[in-house]
Amino acid sequence: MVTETTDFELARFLPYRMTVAAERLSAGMAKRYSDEFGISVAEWRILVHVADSDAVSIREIHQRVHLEKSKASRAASRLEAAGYLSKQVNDQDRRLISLTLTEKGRELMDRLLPVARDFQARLDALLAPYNDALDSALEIMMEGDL
Amino acid sequence: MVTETTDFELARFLPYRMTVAAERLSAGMAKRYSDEFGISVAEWRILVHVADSDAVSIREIHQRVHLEKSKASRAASRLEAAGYLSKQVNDQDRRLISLTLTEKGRELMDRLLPVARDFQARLDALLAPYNDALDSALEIMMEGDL
DNA sequence: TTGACATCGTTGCAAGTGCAACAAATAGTC
DNA sequence: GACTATTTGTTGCACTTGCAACGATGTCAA
Repeated sequence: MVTETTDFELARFLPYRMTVAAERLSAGMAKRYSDEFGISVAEWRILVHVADSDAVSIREIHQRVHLEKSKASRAASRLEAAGYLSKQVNDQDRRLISLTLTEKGRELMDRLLPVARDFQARLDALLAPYNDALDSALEIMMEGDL
Repeated sequence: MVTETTDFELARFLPYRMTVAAERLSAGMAKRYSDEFGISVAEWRILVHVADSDAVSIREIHQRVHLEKSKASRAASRLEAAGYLSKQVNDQDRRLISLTLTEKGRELMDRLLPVARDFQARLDALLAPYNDALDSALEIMMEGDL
């Protein structure tokens, strides 16, 4: 019986390590706001994108922040229901939707963005010696030909 | 009206980048086998763990490969239903379950493990200049005090 | 032994997910 | 203009997920 040697270490398998690390970072971020504001990751991404380029369509979100379009659609609906976002049809192209922050949404971002910046600063400090290499590695993982 | 400056770039936010990169790596791996074998990430983790230390409990999987215990439980049930795994109660402690690879499961791993090793080798090559730094950074992200 | 407590794996439930199908709107071609 | 093809956002569906609750089993002290 010729069986594969089974000495494969999941702990050294990059897809695994990346997933675990990413989950930990997201949890670290969520911990800093989730109790206060009930925002999911998908909702957070939409909010950020709408915040700095208002009148955004679902399609744009889908393309720019790596969200399935149905996921983007439903997250946007939740945000609208919660009063953070306003949806209206685009007059130039009535297939499109314009997402805009409401006043309440703007207030939310006024409190959320500093938290995100602080967290990013904390990570930058923690990872200081490796930041450049990490940047390059991430670039390859996100864009490279795997 | 004093509004937060909204110049926050999601594309530079590490939790976001890590998540996207991790998803891409997992997709890259899945692409190399998913058509052939219908294995999910959770199932893959369990298989690897059972493969190199047989007679594993759900609790052990939960602790060692970062899976929710209900997720581990259900993934293990699926693997059992598919004939890759065998479940039996531990006689020393009848709360525990012993998961073991079936012959079919061993054959699956004989084909899956080389794929994983190849993929890891490809990633190592692609990331060669940054591997050490990436290792250190991942260590911090997974264990550090965020 | 008995009773209180802890641990393990499973399951009910509500919510979220991915995919394909869909209607509405637009673009392109003749 | 009329016809076809494409694009956009939503939704139906089956499946997955996370959490809490549960029964079964084990532990420990009195």
